Amino acid sequence: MPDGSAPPRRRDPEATRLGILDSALVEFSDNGLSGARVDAIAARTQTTVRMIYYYFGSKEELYRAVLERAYASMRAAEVDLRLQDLAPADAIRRLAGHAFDHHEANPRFVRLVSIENIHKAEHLARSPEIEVMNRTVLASIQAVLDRGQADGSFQAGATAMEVHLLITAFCFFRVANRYTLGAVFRQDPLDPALRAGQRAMLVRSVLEYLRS
Amino acid sequence: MPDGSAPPRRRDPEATRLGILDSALVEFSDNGLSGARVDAIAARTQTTVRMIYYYFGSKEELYRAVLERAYASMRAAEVDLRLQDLAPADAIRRLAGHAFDHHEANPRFVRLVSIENIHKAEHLARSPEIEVMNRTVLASIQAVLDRGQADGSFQAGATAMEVHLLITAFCFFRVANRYTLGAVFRQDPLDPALRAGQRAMLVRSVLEYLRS
DNA sequence: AGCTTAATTAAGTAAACGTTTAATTTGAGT
DNA sequence: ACTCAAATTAAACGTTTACTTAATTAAGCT
Repeated sequence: MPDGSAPPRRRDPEATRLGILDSALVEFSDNGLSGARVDAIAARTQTTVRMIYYYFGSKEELYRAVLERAYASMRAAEVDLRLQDLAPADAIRRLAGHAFDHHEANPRFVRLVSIENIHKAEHLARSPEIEVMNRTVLASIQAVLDRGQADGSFQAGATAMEVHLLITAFCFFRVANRYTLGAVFRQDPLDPALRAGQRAMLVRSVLEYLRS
Repeated sequence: MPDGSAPPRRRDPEATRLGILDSALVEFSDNGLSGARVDAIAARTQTTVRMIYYYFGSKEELYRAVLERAYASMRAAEVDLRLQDLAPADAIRRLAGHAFDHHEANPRFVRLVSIENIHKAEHLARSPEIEVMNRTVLASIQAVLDRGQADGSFQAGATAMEVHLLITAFCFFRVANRYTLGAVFRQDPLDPALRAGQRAMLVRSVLEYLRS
């Protein structure tokens, strides 16, 4: 029995590496880059600080690796929306609905992006792969807009980046600013009771804008 | 000549205090709470570290004071929009347009709020005054919605918090996420050439949603 | 079996950093 | 002029923290 599912090995470099990445995602997204502690990352995944430097070289490079991995897994879920099979309005509905759900389901990604903006995206700038991944989003939005303008269901003039901003802003904001909003308005914006109303508002406002 | 405008005094507690607050706003909004350095704050306003502790007690209390001041000055600009003098649709136009401009003009406030969300708004929670200030925003939106529903220009069913979210999300996001967006799409979302289009899109999407 | 290198452990180092101790100076009231 | 508290200066203190040095162990290869 050659046993593909790992028995308790004393050495497993890949598992160690991934364990560090998992632990680092939690630590960085909870505390930010400067707030994160290398000791805490090592402790959480039951390895030693030395291993972090063995595999990643420095705290900042580890942070960059975490950021890359988070972007990659976020975009991976976006590939098979099959927007081309839907009528333009339905494609926008699916696109916006998916963005809404996916941001809510991945608050650590959202926090990481907020953190990276505090650092003026200087680590993202050193990850050329990320840029490639994200640009495809604009292309698929543009294709939907073109189809919608061709069949008359959308106005002319909206750019793909504008529409992406309009959709993503709302999805991102309600997750990223959950706590200040909750403190100020004494109401958690992610309260399940508010979810359907917010989701419908997003979809409707985008569609009505494109139609107008 | 009793001289109200301060001559170069050797002692000026109020100026020292305000200088620390100004310097701390820059340091905290640039680097976050854990990234900010007490030494750097003192150096920028030409005082000593001891003064920070003399007036504010700790780094965290200073941060809280900076946050309070930023919220206060942000909301102060919102009082005299005179929405009640405008037709409902025009009131929304002015409200959204003002939010758009004001967020763009105050990136440090936006960054500070992002930072505070990383800390789960635990400092905001200790500033009861802030909550009071912000709740008035909802009331003024609600008044506009009520008038719009009464005269038939708006649909029924939208809540003030939803509308506030829809407007603020876009205004906040394009400033807060300026750097990651710029890196990913190779286009600064605050590029002046894009401004008019984005501003019009925000206003239009909100209005069309309320009308639909 | 033995060699070699990759992986892991344990303990340390030097600098950064928030905070404090303590001494000094300025100015307002008397 | 003197007093006293408030404001300011200067220098440390002790801890935290990112990162290293160095020794040890496990596993793949021949």
